[in-house]
Amino acid sequence: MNKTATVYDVAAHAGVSIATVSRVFRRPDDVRAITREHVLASVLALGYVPSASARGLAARRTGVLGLYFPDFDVVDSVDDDDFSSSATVEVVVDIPDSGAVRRPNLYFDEVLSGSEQQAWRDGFTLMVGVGRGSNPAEMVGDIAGRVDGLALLAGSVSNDVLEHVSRRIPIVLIAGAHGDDNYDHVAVANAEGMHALARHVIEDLGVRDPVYVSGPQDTPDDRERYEGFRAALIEGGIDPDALPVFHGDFSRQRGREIAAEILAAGPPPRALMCSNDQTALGAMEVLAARGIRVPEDTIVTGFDGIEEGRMSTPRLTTVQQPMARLGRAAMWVMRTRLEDRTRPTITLRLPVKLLLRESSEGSSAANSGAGHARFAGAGTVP
Amino acid sequence: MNKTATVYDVAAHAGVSIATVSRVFRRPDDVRAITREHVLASVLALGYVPSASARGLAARRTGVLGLYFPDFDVVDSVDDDDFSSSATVEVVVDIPDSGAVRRPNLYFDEVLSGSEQQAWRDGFTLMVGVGRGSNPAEMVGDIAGRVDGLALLAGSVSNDVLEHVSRRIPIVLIAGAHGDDNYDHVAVANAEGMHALARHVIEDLGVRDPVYVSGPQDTPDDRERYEGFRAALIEGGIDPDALPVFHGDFSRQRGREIAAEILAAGPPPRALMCSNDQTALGAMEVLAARGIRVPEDTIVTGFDGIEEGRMSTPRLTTVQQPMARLGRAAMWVMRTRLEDRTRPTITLRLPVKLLLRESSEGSSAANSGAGHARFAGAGTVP
DNA sequence: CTCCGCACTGTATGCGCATACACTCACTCA
DNA sequence: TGAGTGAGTGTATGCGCATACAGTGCGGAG
Repeated sequence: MNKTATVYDVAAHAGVSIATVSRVFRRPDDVRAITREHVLASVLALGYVPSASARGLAARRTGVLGLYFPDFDVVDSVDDDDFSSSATVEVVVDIPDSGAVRRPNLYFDEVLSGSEQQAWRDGFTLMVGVGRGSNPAEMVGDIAGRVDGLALLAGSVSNDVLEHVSRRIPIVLIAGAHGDDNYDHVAVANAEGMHALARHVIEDLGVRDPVYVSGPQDTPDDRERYEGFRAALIEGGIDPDALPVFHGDFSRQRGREIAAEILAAGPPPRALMCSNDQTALGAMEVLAARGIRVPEDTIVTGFDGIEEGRMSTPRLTTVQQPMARLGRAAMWVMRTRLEDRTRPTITLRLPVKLLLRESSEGSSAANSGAGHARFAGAGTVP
Repeated sequence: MNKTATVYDVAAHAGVSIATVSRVFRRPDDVRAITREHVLASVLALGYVPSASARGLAARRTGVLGLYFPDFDVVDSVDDDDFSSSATVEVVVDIPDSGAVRRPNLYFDEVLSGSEQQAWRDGFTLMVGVGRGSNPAEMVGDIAGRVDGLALLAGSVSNDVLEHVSRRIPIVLIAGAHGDDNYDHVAVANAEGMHALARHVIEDLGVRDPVYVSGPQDTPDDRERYEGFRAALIEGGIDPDALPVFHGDFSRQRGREIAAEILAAGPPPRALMCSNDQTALGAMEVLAARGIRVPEDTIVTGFDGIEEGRMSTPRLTTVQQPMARLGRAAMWVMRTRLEDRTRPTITLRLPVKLLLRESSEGSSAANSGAGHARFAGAGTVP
């Protein structure tokens, strides 16, 4: 195991030229069967693995797609471990509300999963970067040098950086506001989804004064959802500016805090519409603790469609966004872009699902349908 | 935006040689401040991003670490999308038991998260591969050519493949049985954890005939856990072979099925010890549906420490394994190995936490401790 | 004033592979 | 029998960068 084998070693061992060795990997049909077998035998014998660096350099493409996300939940940051202690078992009597949610950012997990799947299907490998506190520009630049195309969450790096790397490779923005720029975009129908949900609460459930809990102010996702909410209010003849809005940050903890604030200020609202599921779940915890019934006293809704909302009591009415599909779409767009650099900007807007469950309906309604009943309702924001 | 800029372009633009451009990136202190600024200005002007392929080739290292997992839950496999339909909102009345768990494999998510974090901290980028149905050997070989080191789940590819790629780069096996091979290993204390849990059930709770539900037969994790279980029985003077064992597959659905089988065969057992949380949660669903109280009638335990077990009713007693830390450990080992290729094989065994919750204790016991009470118990398998 | 050393920069080369192009042989067909 | 053909293989070169080594110019010491 002295030195790693190269094409030259394999060629010498098999008694052929390096071109033939290369062809065995890249265009096997161009090589006679017997020759190919000889080469492959040498490959096995020498433990040869082609260097992607060399291949990438020669072929002018790496075969890698990149995915970059900023780190929302820095929660998880850990000091240096040395991993040298010997293993044992620690016994903990775990009381009910101990500990925080361990992986708040399953949004990223889902997108990543979809991305990985689609990338590989298209013949690419995936490289991931999650922006730590450190300089995101540095990390994005680093990744940009390694890949044929890069997808990143909108707003995760400055426009300068984006413009810079986009001169080298195509960029796809995930979940951003579409199109006053020249990048390709993939997003979900945030506005339409929240609009449909709000319309349901207002018209079908007859709530004229829903309370809204927003997410981080600077994210396009939050902005779009709120716009959908406002549009539904206006359509229902309600003045949006007359209703209270609480500013959250997509976290569960903030949901708890806001619910407590609301309850401290007066009677529970008829409906609490949260800009994401985590916040809604946090709010539901507090409501339950105060003896307020959901949905009889207060209707609660979320947005995202995370698994926990399906396990909660009551189960959370929400808008399910196709997160894995978002990742797949991003990679698909990238591939499409790589195949034709000149085509006009691509903007995908993936459909969402309004999931009506007990936190808004009462269990009787939810059980009335057999399986997935589809309603006609398809919301559009004017 | 005709052609991507190279060192030559930057050098010409800045009026220096390519060596100076290279140095600005690799060893900035060796370049005079004024010169450096000129170069950086040209970099900005030309949109230059260094090619990792060329750098990797010249430097003989890529700066990338790889992580490969097989795909347990092929559930998610999706046919080709074309993503060309226009967006709307679909409304679904979502009945309680509809749909499967969307992301069963959060084990991978956690490991990935930890890996990414540690890799970046050590100055590496992370490349991920998730084995689809297709040939894992091919994928592993592909990744092996792109990275300086590769961590993969034990048993995910054949020993032949492992041996082949290990001639090029160092390999770290995750969660495998330790060491009759020459690879570095990181794992959690599976046996010790299950041993401690079983001892608790047998000695502290006085159950002499716990029923065990295993996972997939061929995984080292499952094997080690079962060994820990058996060891505790033997220490307690119980004959392991006299007790029934049900064979699961780590899935929730299988947990449901097995619980149904058990109940169909006779009275509920005093304790049901499952080899992972998903299976335990599935079993609890069925027990609840049949009116069997947990833990009064039947104690249920899991293994993993997933978030859902903290949200269930009752909350699940389990052994929490540090999944993210496992990923960090894998990358740490890799870095250590890369720094010294000659050192003896590294084997890490990360400690686990026994979380005693209501599915085994009754709520009074769990509430008695304030915060995290640590017990002395630290199990070791003989 | 000369020589030396230091700080900085340029020149030349190789990293391992893909591929355009040239070449060698059967082999076919006129 | 000769030219033509195509399958298969070899030769030569460049991809973009890092870096060993060789300058270059300057100030200070002798």
